[in-house]
Amino acid sequence: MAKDTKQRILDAAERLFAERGYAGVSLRTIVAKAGVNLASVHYHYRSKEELLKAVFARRLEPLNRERLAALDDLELRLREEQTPPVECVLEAFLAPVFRLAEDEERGGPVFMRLVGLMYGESGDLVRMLFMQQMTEVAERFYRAFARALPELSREEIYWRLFFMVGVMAHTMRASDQLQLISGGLCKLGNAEVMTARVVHFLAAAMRAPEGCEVRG
Amino acid sequence: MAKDTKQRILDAAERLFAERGYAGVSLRTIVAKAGVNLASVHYHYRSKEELLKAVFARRLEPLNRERLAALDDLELRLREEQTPPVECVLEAFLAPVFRLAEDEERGGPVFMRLVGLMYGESGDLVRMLFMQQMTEVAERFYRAFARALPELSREEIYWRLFFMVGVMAHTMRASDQLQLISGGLCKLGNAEVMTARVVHFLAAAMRAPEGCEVRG
DNA sequence: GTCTATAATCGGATAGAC
DNA sequence: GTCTATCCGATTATAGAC
Repeated sequence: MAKDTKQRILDAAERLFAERGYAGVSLRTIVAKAGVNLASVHYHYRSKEELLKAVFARRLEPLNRERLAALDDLELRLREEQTPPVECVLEAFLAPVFRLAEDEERGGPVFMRLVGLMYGESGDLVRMLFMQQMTEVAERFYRAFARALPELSREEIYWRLFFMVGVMAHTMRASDQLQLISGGLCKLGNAEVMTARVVHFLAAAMRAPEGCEVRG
Repeated sequence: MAKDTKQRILDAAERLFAERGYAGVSLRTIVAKAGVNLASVHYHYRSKEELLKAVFARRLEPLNRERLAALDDLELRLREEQTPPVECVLEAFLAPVFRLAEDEERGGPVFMRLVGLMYGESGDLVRMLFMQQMTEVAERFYRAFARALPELSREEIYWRLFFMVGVMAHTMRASDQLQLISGGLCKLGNAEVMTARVVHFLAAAMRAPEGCEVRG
């Protein structure tokens, strides 16, 4: 009937970490929510830190596999010399996140905030964990964007990818706030709608010619 | 010689909150860094929570005053019917942040991470504190952007402002990470350089025509 | 206003019975 | 695998001397 202890802990921890951050949640809060015993956390995971790693790994690994698969897919559809539309590269990176975010089976909306949290948490633990998981993905997507935007310098591409991540992370973390601020006007859409909205916004920015300053 | 206790606490708290988040820092760590006694925190501020509020207020109030002043300034320079260049509105919002960020007297680089933290911290405390401080600013800037981009719908403007905040917050919080990832290629510039970079990127995105979806 | 001392609680982790 | 009971350090907060 009930899911097994190990998974109940993972689910509760994910929810709570997403809501309050790593340092903001105690193991005791987690086991209370999970309806399990305190000692079981140390039995199944070795420590609070290892539990956090498990929480991240469960979502991040399939997510990044999806991203890389989408990129493989895109690159297969292109001839050697063609430059991919930047929208497609953006979509390969962003669509898997939004799809996961609406998949209740695999974490649903909770996962959105967890991703946002990963970029936001200031502790070394989370930052290193994240860097580790993302290096391969970052490398592959850097090359894809460099190919899609051949007129941009290396430095400029890095900066723009960085800004892209900022938009994604903020959307993951706080788009419910926008709903409030806008008085309900802005609602979260499904994965397709959200992806299209963000891709459209970012594509225009990514395509901007380099280095022209405008004065009013 | 030494600054007074109250301020020493505030300075230390700001630094530590910026580095590790609210829950990640204990009062004992703060007083150790400040070189003051534990009890003095409770004397000068009533609790850890009140201390956090004081930390935010010290920076946020002048920051938002500067933003509104920059906007006033811009609007004075325009005739009634003119639409301001979106770059100028972006600059009014963003330049004060980057200027504060390089002003050692008023918090310096520490302040950057503190701002990023505000948007990132998931606890209700920080979020409510922030919403409270930002409502007037949000209202004023919404109107300015609506004027600068008259062809966009209300909903679209809200979304784009939201994405803009994401870029800003991420830059505040994590641009040191970019320096690492890029192998030192991307360095943090001074306020002018950073503002120009972000404004340039965002202006292109803000100006994108509404609702056209692109397929590859 | 600043200190010492301490209260009262909460934190992660573990031992050992079942 | 799961539980109770407990260790023990850290935490916020306060009382009361100076």
